Amino acid sequence: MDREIQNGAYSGRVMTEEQMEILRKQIAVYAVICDQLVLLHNSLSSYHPLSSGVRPMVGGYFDPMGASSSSHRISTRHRWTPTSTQLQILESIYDEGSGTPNRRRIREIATELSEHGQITETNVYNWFQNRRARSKRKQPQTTTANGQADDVAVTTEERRSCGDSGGLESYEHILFPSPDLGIEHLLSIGKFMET
Amino acid sequence: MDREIQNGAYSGRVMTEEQMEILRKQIAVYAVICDQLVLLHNSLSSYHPLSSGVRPMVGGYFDPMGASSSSHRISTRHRWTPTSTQLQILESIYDEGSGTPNRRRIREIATELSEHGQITETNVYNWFQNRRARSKRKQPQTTTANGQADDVAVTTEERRSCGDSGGLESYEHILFPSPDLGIEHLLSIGKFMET
DNA sequence: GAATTATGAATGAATG
DNA sequence: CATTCATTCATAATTC
Repeated sequence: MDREIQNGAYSGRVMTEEQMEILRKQIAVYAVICDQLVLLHNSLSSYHPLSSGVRPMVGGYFDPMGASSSSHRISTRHRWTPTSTQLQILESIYDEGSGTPNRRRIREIATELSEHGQITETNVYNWFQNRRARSKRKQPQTTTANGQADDVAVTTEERRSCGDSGGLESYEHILFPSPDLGIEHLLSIGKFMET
Repeated sequence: MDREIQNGAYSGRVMTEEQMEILRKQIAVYAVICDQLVLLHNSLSSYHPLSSGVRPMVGGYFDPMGASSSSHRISTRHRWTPTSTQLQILESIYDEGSGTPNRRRIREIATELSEHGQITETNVYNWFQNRRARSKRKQPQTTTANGQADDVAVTTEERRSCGDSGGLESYEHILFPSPDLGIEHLLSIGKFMET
């Protein structure tokens, strides 16, 4: 039950670049969504323009590019990709058979690998997760020599009482909205913003 | 193509607490605005045959099996996926700080959420479990200072925005939309609000 | 440079 | 509650 302070050396309350990246994305995404929705609405119903207070400071306060505010470009770096050195080390550690690295071990590895390129503990964690899952999936295929085999699995899922609930329902709220909503509701958001 | 490796991990580029606060607000605001815009749009355009005149989901999202597996995949999506509305509600409940919901509370929540899509109590239970565990992992929370300050400092509902980050990844395909905006865009938006 | 593959990341559920 | 597993999604990398 020991609580580890991970790398607790960051001074005070600041964000890492990674965190900034996430926030940047979120803001940009929301801005774009709002923009698109406004345009869509206007194009479908030639009626009151909604664009009044809807799109505040997209590039205003926090413009990482410093470039044109009309461009929604954000974020150049997305997904971590291990350098070859990092990969080698990871593979060798994995081959050591030390099973699942615990939190402390993860931290060690991350620290070591950070010598060879940018990396976070989460990256390491994910890498091992994926590595394990993948190697597990590859193995059972070799043993199935009998023609029957086909694809297996799928059996364990039936029990859940969820039923279907596919991805389609995500459109539900779009296609079948609740009817009672007025423009004033939207406008009231505006002042929530200025607090 | 060479990519430089910036070993100097957190060199520069950090945000002050104040700036974080602003960003949080922005994100929260955008979240609300988007939601309201969707609802508003739908209520205003409910006479438009949105779902009939135009071929929906041409926006490309809903093709999980098109290119990958040409075989069966009778589907029955196995795992529950919260709708955007459900997610928002869950998040807001989570943010209320009412710690671990007991059985009764879970039941209430499940009932409420079932208005917005298929859901079971188990789903709700799992969601809270995961939410708690992952927010703990995601926010290393410096723990630098003495005792207080940290956790109680953040006052209101904007705290939620930091932990999320999840489904908002795939924004790129709508960053530069074609001038003639169609329903496809809205649908594709719905996609990653849901994911 | 579009299509395909490989893989990092997110997350619902299971296990202890 | 802490970890782990299984599945899926998005995208970097690769192929044609």
